[in-house]
Amino acid sequence: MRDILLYGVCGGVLIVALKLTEYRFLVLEHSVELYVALVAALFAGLGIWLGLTLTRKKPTMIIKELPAQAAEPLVADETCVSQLGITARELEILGLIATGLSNREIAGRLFISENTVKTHSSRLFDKLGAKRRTQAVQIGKSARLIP
Amino acid sequence: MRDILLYGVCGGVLIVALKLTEYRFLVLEHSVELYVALVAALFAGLGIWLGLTLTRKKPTMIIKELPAQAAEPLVADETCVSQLGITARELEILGLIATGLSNREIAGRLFISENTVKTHSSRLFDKLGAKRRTQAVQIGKSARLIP
DNA sequence: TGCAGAATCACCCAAAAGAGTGACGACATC
DNA sequence: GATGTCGTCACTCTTTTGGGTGATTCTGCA
Repeated sequence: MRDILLYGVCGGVLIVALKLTEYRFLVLEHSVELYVALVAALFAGLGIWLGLTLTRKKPTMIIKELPAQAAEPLVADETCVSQLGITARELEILGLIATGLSNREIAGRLFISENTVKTHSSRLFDKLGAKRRTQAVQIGKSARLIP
Repeated sequence: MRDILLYGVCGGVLIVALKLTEYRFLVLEHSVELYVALVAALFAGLGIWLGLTLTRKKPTMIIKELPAQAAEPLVADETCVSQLGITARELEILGLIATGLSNREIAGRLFISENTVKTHSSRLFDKLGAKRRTQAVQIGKSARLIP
């Protein structure tokens, strides 16, 4: 939600900037080449930033078949973890969620605040693309993040 | 879902900007502005493409479902089911809970009311001795009620 | 035929979970 | 020293979940 507003505001700002530079161009008679180059560089930078931002934590998922139970909870682990940018703390909390603990119980077990657990789980759900903790557990099991 | 809205907003902003410049071009006969807008859009696209391409070093995320599961989910099933008195409908709902669905989604899938799903899940949790649905899923998996 | 179990649904209420934002300190990195 | 990441915590707000009660309908079975 914040990102949408952010991008909308950025787009509006850029449009305004564009008109402003157009106005300046008409008034001050800058050279066309300089103006075009500025706009091109500006939008190129915008595009790069946009692309980087949009794809930073949302990698495209490709469903891939793996043969069978090789019983390796650490091999695909690090792959997926580095892929999605899941931290060790978030993975730890995912494991505790999978055992059926509530946020308060997790907080008591890890000696941290319940709000912290919520923050971790929120970011974890965002990275996993899950809306509920049960879904996060399901995705985590599918991705072999948790045994 | 958020990304879709994101791209929609960005695309809309770009289109609006483009049409604005086109309109001005048609009215005021300013071919420079159209040219600039085209260059801007072009470089924005180029920047997005660059950002996407340069960071696409690891695009595939592995999600797998174990296909070689020769185990039978019906042997220990009936034992525990008859033991705990879990009905078929409750077991069905347990399976849907384990996939990460919410009560509302389960209700929509089974064409029943959300209240009914809550009633079933409540009785199910009572029979399983679970306090949360994640715990119910964990217990159900341990008891081989669900694969 | 009546009865038990089941499935269904509604209502209220409290607790838990989740979204969003903002902030701070530690730590590594450039 | 600036920057970025991570872990931590707090706050408000909405949604979801779960408990509890009561009711209706539809079965299968005694």
